[in-house]
Amino acid sequence: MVTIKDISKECGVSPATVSKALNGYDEISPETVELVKRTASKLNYMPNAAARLLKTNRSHNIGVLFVDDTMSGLTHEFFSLILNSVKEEAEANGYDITFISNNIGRQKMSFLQHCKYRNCDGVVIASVDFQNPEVLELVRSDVPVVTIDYSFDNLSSIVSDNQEGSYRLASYLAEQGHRRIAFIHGERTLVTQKRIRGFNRAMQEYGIKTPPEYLVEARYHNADSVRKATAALLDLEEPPTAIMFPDDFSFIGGQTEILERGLSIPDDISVCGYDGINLSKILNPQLTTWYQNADKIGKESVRKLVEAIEGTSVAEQIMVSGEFLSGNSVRKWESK
Amino acid sequence: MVTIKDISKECGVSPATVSKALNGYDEISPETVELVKRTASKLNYMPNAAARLLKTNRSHNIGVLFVDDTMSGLTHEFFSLILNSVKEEAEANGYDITFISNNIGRQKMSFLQHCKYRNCDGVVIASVDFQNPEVLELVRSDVPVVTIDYSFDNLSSIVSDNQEGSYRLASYLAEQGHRRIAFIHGERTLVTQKRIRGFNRAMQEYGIKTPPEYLVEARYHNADSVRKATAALLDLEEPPTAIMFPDDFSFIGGQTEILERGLSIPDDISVCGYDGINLSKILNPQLTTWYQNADKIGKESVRKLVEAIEGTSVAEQIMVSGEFLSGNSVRKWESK
DNA sequence: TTAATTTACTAAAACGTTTTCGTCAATAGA
DNA sequence: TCTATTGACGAAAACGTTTTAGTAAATTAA
Repeated sequence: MVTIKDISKECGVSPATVSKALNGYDEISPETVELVKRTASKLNYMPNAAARLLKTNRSHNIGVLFVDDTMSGLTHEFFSLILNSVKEEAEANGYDITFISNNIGRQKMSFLQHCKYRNCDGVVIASVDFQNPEVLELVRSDVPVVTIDYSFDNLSSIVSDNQEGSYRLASYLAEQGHRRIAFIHGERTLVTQKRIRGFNRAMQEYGIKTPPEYLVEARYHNADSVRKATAALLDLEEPPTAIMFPDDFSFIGGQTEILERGLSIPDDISVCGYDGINLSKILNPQLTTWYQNADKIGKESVRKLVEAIEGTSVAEQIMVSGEFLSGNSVRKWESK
Repeated sequence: MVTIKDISKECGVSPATVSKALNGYDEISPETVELVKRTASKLNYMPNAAARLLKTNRSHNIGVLFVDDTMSGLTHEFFSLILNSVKEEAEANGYDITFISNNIGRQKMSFLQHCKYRNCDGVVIASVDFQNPEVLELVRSDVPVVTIDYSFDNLSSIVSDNQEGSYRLASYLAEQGHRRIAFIHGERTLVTQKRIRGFNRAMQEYGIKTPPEYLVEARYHNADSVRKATAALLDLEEPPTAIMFPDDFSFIGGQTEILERGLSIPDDISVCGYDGINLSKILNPQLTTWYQNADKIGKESVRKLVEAIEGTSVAEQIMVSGEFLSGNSVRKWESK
C-alpha cells in the first residue's frame, strides 16, 4: 500500500506538505503541488479512507435505511429506482452508500449504533415503519437525516405528491363517465392516507357517493392480497365499473382475478395502477397509472442530505410532482 | 463518542485490557471481562470501525460490483434478489456491503482503486462485462474475488446451471409435441452460450431440426427488443409453435406482440420464460419457466468470499441448480 | 537599515484501535 | 528453598491521515 509517506520521501518534502498539496491548501507553492500530484499518480496513490476519517470525522459514507422486515425492499421496482438514484447522486457527490440494518454479525445493534459504527455522515430513510422506536432513535439523534415520503419536524423530507396522484387518477375515471369507482389502497400509512384524501376529494368534486365497501385495504406490492380485494369488489351486488389499484405490480393480482371471471379490461372493467414503473408500460393493456418520479426523489434527498452534512441547511419539505400516464386500461363509461 | 479509553477509566484498567476483554482474548480474568463488558454496554459503547480497520487491515466490508452502464442492475428483479441475498449473508457474517463504481465524486477511479480506497476485504462480481480491462485488473489483483455466472482460473465462482435450464425447458416443449421451437436468446455472453448449448442438446435428442431463423438474438430484460424478435418469428413463413424467451420480464414484450396479432397463449402459441421471478407467477397465463435460485447464488458467493478472506479457501466452482416451474403457458401440440 | 509581514514549509500530536513485549505477582516443580 | 512457569495486566508503538503551531527565509514596509 502506497502512503503519503512514500510520496513525501520520493519528493523530498514532509508528509504534511504532501497532504496539503493533495488537498488544495493554498500555502504550498505551485511547483511543489505539481510535483506531489505527479508522483502521487505515478505511484498510483490512493488515500486511505479510514485514516482520513479517523482525523476528520467525515466518512463520505451515507447510510440508507430501507425497509426492515417486509423484505420487499430491494425487489420492489419503485424503491429500487429510488435506491439507484440515491446511489448515483451520492457517488456524484463523492459518497458511498451503506445499508443500515440492525443485525450485523451475531451482534444485535440498533440502527443508530450501526450508523455510529460505520461513521455514516448522514442517512436517507424510506419505506420503513416510522413509528419504530429504533427509527425514532435515529431520527432524533445527532446524525443528519432526510426522510422520504414522511416528514418530521425540523428535518428535511422529500415527499411524492400522493394526494395529487390519486386525485388525478380518480378525476380521470370520473371524467370518463365512471360513477362506481372503487379504490383498493395499501396499508394505512401516511402515504395511503394522502391517497385516500385525494380520492375522496375527486369523488366529492364530481358529486359521487362512494359506498364504504368500495374502499378496501390490501397490501402494497402483494398480488395475492390485491387479488382477494378485487374478488371482494367483484362479488358485490353492485360491483364497481372502475378500480384503482395500490400499485402497478400488485395490480397484476387483480388482473388475474378479473380475467379468470371472464371479464375483460377495459371493456368490462376499467383499472389504473400507481407508480408508473417499467412494468406498467409493457403490460397489456398498457396500464393507466400515476408516475412517481423516483429518480428525482432519490436525487433530491441526497442533495438535501449533503447540504445538511456539509453546511447549514434549513429543514425543508420538498414535494416532488408526478405525472399522469395514460394507457389503455380505462374506457369511457356510458351512464345508462 | 464513547471510546475504549472511557471504559478503561471507568473500570480502572488499561485500554489494552479493555480491548482484549472485548475481543475475547483468553488472558483476561473472567471478572475483568465481565466488568468491562458491563460498563461497555452501560456507556453504550460502539467500536470505531475505522480505527479498528487502520490497525487490523480488515474493514469487514465487502464490495459488490454489479453492472456498470447498462443500468438495469438494481431494477432487474433477478439481480435484485441476488443482491438482497448477498447483503443478508454478508450481514450475517458481520460484513457491510459497498457498491463498487468507477466514478466517485468528480474523481475518476478504477474499480480496483475504489476497492482499495474503501479497503474492501473482498468483492463479489456479477453481471458485468468480464472483458472490461478494469474488471480484469480487479480480478487479477490481490483483492479476494468471487464471480457469479462467470469463471476465472484460480478464483471461486458461483454459476447457475444455465445449460440444464434451457435444456429442460426445450425438452419439455418437445415432450409436449412441439416440433417448431424457437429460442429468443440474450446477448452472446457466456451464460447465453450455455443456454444455447442446452437448447441444441434437447433439439438433438428429440431429433428436431431447427432452422437458423429460429435462433434469434435480443437483449435481456428489454421488452422492446424482445417484442421485435417475436415479430420476426411470427412473420416467418413457417412460424414456430413454441417460443423460449430470454427471461420472464422481457417475455412481456413478446406477449404484447402475440396478443396484438390476435393470437392467444397457449392456444395458438406456447411460451416459456427464464428466471422464475415473482412476476412469472402472477402473470396470466402463469408462465412456464426455469427458476434460478438467486438466494442460494447470493449466499454461496458470500460464503466462498468470506472463506477466501478469512482462511485458506481453495478456488472452487460451485454450480447452483434451478428448478422447472410449470405454468399454463404451454399446451400439448398435436402433430398433424 | 531594521522591523514587520508573507511565503513555503515541517514537527509533532492526534484520531481510536490493536498488539507486541514487558512486568510483577502468584503458583508449581525440583 | 530456589527456580520455572503461569496468569493477569499495562506501556507504548503503530496504522495513515490531518492540522495546529511553529520556523526560517524571503520579501515588504518604515
